Amino acid sequence: MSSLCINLGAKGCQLTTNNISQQQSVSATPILTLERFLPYRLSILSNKVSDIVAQTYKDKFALSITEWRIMAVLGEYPGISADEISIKTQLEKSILSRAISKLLKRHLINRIISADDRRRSKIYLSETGKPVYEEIVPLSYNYETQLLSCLTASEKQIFGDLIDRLYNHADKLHAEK
Amino acid sequence: MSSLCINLGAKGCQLTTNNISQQQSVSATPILTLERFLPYRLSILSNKVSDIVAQTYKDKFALSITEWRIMAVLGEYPGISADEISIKTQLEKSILSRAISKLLKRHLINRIISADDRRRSKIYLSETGKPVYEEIVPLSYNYETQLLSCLTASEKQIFGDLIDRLYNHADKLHAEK
DNA sequence: AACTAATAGTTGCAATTACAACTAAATTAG
DNA sequence: CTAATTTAGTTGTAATTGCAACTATTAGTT
Repeated sequence: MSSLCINLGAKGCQLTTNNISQQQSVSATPILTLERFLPYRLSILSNKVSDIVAQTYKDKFALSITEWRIMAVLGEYPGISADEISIKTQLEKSILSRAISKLLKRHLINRIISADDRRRSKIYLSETGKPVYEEIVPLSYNYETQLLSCLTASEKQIFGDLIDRLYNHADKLHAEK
Repeated sequence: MSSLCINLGAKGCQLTTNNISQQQSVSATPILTLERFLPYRLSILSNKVSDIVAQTYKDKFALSITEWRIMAVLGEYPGISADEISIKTQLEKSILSRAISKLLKRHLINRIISADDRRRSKIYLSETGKPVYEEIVPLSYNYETQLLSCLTASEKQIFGDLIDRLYNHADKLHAEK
């Protein structure tokens, strides 16, 4: 959101106009170069990308990322339950519950209680919600295409693969503990 | 934080035990496959990685990601100002201000007003903070190494390059508007 | 059937966040 | 030198988050 410059492994954009910022080790411990630290770089990139996409539908439809993700899943899987949405979007169930309430209030989605399991409900994009969905989808794809236009086809492929592998590996690491 | 399974382009982990979740297009608009949408995948990976790292120092030192990032920058650039920290960490200045207060209260950092510019201050890891920093740095590097151990040396290189390129490209796209 | 455990979803609450308004000091312009 | 502008940092406040406690329903056990 802020337009701050950041040294993401960067040439240029140095801050060394005074002698305060000179990098210097505090001790025998190797210093941690935050700007080279992968979890940090990932988070910075991800935030920037998300913020830009979010702007697209925040301005036009007053939808948050959370709300948009719910609608995206509903476009993909109409009639899904809140619980299934939570699995697909990685959203915490209380956050999801409140976001769903909000979307219901705005009549962008409909909800009916499942006949076979009355704890569950089936959620759908409403007649109001569908056109919103249909307008945002191409915008999103368009942004993704633009973003990825700086990579070749094979680089795109590789980047996607590496993300998947890292995700699965992180998942395993986490489970081990 | 949650241990939910997610289909990140995944084999296995399907949700199709009932007929609700079958993917079906709602209209002529192409559906947006969230699980293949790059901004989404980046965000999921980034959150998972950050959460795992965060656990490391949350359990042991009760530090949040924000607080840890500040300390990381201070280990790298002792005597830096809050403003410079904000540029390096991408943290909003109000968040930074409150996090710094908290770290001061816990005596993990020191602050002295800059002689030449009395709006600015110089911030340092304190004698209490340094050992904390020195204990966390290897933990962080260790996690990063473990995480990246599923990639070959050249894949690591490529992944890092692609992140940088995407970041710079996203930055340009954003500025254009 | 009766009791226990698990699941779907909601709500309360404390902590965190984001934005704007503010104070104070330094810089620039006339 | 004085007034206007910019910059560093703090604080108020409303909205959002994350966790735990809760209700309601279903599934599993004996």
